[in-house]
Amino acid sequence: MTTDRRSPRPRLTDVAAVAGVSMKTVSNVMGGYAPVSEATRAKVLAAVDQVRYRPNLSARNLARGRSGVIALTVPRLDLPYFASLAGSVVEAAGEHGWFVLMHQTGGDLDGERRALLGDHPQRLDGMILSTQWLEAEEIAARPDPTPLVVLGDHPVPGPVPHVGIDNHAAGLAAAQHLLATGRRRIALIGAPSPGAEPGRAQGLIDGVRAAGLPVLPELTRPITANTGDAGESATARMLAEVDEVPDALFAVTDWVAMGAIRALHARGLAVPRDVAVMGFDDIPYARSVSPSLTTIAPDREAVARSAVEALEAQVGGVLPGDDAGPAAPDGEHFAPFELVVRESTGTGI
Amino acid sequence: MTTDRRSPRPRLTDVAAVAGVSMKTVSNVMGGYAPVSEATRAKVLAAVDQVRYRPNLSARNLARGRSGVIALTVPRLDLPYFASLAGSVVEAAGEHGWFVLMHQTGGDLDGERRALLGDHPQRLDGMILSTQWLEAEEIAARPDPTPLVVLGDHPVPGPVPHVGIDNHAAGLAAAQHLLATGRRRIALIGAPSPGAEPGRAQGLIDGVRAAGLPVLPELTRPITANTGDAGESATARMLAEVDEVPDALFAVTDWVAMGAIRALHARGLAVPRDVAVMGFDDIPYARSVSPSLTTIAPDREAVARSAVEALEAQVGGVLPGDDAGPAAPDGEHFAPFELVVRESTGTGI
DNA sequence: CTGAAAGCGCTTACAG
DNA sequence: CTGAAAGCGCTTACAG
Repeated sequence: MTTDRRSPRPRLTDVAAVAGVSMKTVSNVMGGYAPVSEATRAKVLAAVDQVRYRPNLSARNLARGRSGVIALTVPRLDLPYFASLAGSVVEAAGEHGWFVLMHQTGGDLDGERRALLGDHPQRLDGMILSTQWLEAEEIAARPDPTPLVVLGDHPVPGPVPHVGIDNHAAGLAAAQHLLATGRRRIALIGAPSPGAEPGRAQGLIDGVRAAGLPVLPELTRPITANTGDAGESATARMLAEVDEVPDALFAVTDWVAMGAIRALHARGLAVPRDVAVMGFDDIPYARSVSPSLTTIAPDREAVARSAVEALEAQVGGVLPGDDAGPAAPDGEHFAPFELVVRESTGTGI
Repeated sequence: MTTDRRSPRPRLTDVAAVAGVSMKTVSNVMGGYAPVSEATRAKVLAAVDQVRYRPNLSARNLARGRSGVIALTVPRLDLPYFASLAGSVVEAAGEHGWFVLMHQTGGDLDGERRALLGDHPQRLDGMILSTQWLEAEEIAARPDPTPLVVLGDHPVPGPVPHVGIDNHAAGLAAAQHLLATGRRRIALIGAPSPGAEPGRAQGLIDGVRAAGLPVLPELTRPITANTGDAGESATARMLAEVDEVPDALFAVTDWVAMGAIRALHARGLAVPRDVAVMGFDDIPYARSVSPSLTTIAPDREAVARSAVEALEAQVGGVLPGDDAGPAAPDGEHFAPFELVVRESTGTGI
């Protein structure tokens, strides 16, 4: 029983012949939405099994007038947060019959702009764009009519749906955790940019203020990129310039927190004894570094699912049964998050 | 100047009409390999630009008899090594006209086996399978005729091409580095499995022995998974059982090294003062942890390029000009690597 | 439900 | 090079 590499793949007509039904019936069973009786359905599925039929997606997509491909754009695929998000998007998209074309922006405005203008070499059914720098106006004004969903930390008011977690609420939760463990001088690495919507950094600030405590400007540092290097140098600069060292530090990402810890260690400060440190994202390494990182864990699968659903809503019903047509994009979608407490904010050491 | 979302996309015939040539000529310019005069070529490209034409890949693939899709299987996409490898594969595949369908095995034998048997919901032009556990015999005996390339740390003798770095040579380089910095009692977390081909762990052992030094069995520990947790517990167990602490530790991955450092710290040992630590992979966090990690950096882009080329060689010429036909798979492909020295093996602290 | 057929937008022999 | 046409394997109105 050898398998000939060159043997032609079974087609829909082969299945129809074996099952003794019409092509249309097979097509309906395979994915169309016309009602098929249970008996016929079973007969067709048995025939599919027998000849080992798999639909040719190129033909299906050609006939349906869609490409079957969406693009997913992230800053970099070697950032675990975006990598695992990409994994979840690939899964969620697959359940809607989509392949995912991966793109990387490099993490700067220029790369995001290029992705938005999307000079893709092929036609896309939609795009999911993870952005840190693009403004809502620029997103709204794009010339390309391809259905779009935006992911990222800041809400994007306007016609384009946005999926994210409630960063302000997460920042509040971080503040409450640090305050609950007795910390009072809280530093913030990755300050909110002026004029930005309230995000995780603003949430932290509001949470500290709500407890009647000040947020000292000299403990609040912006960074240019969410990398370990940027976190390390911003923290080192802060430590060099401040009179009294903070007793807690909130970094806007885990990677930034890892850099901050390097700077604290270089100054001879122990974590968490002298300074409690919190990150954000719950990357897989958060539990492996020394000390392990307390962090906020966004529900990546929920983000991915919402994003694909928001895209599907714009594309409109693909199947005959979905006769609702393209729905209006509907703004803001929030996914859940969780506070994960580990050693870096512990009181034990 | 509004863009109608519903306006029909330009087709090949539209380009042909504008350029005043035949469909076939346009097709040849777009990707066929029949010779076209420079003047005609320029006329066609101008027309493509004018009507903003993009080929419909579903139609092209249907006509060419390929799906335009290859599958890439990795343990997990949130492991930065595999994530950045995936990014490189996506790029390299794109240059050959392929989309990449991402799969994750979860990192166990069962997941790899399922990927190998490949019950994919669609037809694939090829598969790139990153494996840690599958044996060469099982890979060679697969029933599925889809062209396959295997990635991973152990060579796979047999008909299926394998791409990787020379792990044994990398292990030798690691040993030489540790010995050159004066270390003599070298521990190994992630021992070679019995009967396995010589890999990075065996390379380290051979390098130490070549210097006339013993490799102590009690300093050589296997682990069940290349995670931080596994590295931490294996290292902790070793430290608890050994009479004299090692002065260096080689971990088979950076993540394992991060766990090992946690265990060393828990025992009050300083890195690198008391114990030098080396990892493997050069994940982005290797430079952000404290202390930053000395490691081996495989050339991921070279791995990705070789893998896609090895796949292309099996699929055979897609374009009319490539009339060589499917080439015989040709075994082992090695990509370069680099030793990156950072703080964790430094002598400065 | 069936059957026969048009159409999706390409590629590619074929005759000129 | 051109022109006219078949074919890739689906989906889907159309008449029954």
